[in-house]
Amino acid sequence: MKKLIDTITAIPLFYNLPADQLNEVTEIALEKYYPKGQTIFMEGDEATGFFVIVEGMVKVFKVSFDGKEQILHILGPAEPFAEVPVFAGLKYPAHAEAIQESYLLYFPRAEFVELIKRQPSLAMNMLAALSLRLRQFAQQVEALSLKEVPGRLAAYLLDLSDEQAHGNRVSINITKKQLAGLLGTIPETISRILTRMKENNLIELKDREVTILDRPALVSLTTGEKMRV
Amino acid sequence: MKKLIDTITAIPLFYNLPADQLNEVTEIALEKYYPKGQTIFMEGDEATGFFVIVEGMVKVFKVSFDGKEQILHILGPAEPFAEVPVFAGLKYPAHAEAIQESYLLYFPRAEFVELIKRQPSLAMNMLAALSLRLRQFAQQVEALSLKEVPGRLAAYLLDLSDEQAHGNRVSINITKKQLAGLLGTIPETISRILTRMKENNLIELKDREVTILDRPALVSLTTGEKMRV
DNA sequence: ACGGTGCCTTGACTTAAGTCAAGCGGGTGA
DNA sequence: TCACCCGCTTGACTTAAGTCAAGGCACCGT
Repeated sequence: MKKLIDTITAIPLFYNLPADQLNEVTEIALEKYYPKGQTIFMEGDEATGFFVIVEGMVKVFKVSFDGKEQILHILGPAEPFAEVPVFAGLKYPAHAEAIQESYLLYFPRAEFVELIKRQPSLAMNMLAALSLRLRQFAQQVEALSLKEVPGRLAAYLLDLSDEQAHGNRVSINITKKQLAGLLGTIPETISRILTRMKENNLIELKDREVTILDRPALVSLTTGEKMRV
Repeated sequence: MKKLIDTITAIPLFYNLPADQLNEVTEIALEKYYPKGQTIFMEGDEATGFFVIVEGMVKVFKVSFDGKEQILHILGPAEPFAEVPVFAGLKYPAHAEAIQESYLLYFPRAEFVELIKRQPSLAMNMLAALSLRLRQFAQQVEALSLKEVPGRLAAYLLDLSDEQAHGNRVSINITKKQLAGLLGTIPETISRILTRMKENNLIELKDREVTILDRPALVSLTTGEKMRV
């Protein structure tokens, strides 16, 4: 494993910090391990700090009365989560679970707040991180309310394609159930719509490997066009 | 009109600031006026600052390809909006329009960022404000995805009831169209569901005045119970 | 090797909520 | 004053997506 300070230096939240401040950040960080499937916290739990992912993958989600999950974020390495209760409300607003074996850093609230008060760059980085997340939420609300499932799925595939930058090949690295939870639907619907996209020659599909065949058609789905058939 | 400094002192975003900092805040603020119905900014516009409402009411919203609106927030006096592009992205992520005649304060980005870098209390207040909004978004996503319209409407009425603190009398101070936009549905559906709530003796209804008759039943709607008939 | 479990797909059916259309009443500007 | 628009309601109909059920496949540990 890399030195803790190197890991921390590579986290966007800690970019542009002077060396002494990076050291302070490193000093308050605790390393934590969660096997796949383990709960990290539950909605309503008293929050005493927040997390940054070093390695692994975490889902943050809400659960309905009858057990359906809506995933708010899926997070990977270098991404922070559960910052909200550090600054407002004191309780976790959602559940979090490791969906892969994960190594996290944990930053205790009180110490971190002290740091942030003394270090404007850190405050600005945190403001930027929260702002980015607000933007994502605004998009998620828009998608859930104004787009149909094919549109949301197309948007997801196009995002992945940007992110992965493997041309038109995209690999969905989560289960269909998780994808459904993220897009506000159910696995059956995901399945059916991917099949329809394949039949309409918008994509090629082989397990979790997708090849985008007709990017303009996918884009027009995201903007509200209906899929024929 | 009250002195600007008094107005600013009463805004939560500026609580706990030393007097000299309040003065600095006051110095960079610009007063703006928007008649009812006027656009404040459009999604994608270059953002040069953010706003706080002094008087009036503003909706922040997204629009679908076919013109349907999803309202992200409805904001009233002392509430800030459009902080996101101050810290990330530089463009407004949604549209904003005055839905009542409104007096706003405008804070130019560059000056405000300078202030915040020098003043930890201001940074902490802003972090708290963004965190609060993230919480609200998480709830909105949850509602849109996991609750049916009766549940969302019941939650809205119960929230209003807390907010207004007039016992069981609640007055809906926006149009049904706006309410529909906020809850991710359409006016017809709002109308029908309010009627069903009335028929089931959950509420009394007279124009925009609602009396809550069966609070437990409304609460159980918010947690997923179905409304009979 | 085998039983179980999780992941995924497909089909038949149901349902919540959207669309379209009509109509009413109040307020406003020409 | 009248015509128009807006906000709201109600009815008939459509539709996207959810539910329920069955079956296949691959991987796991016993």
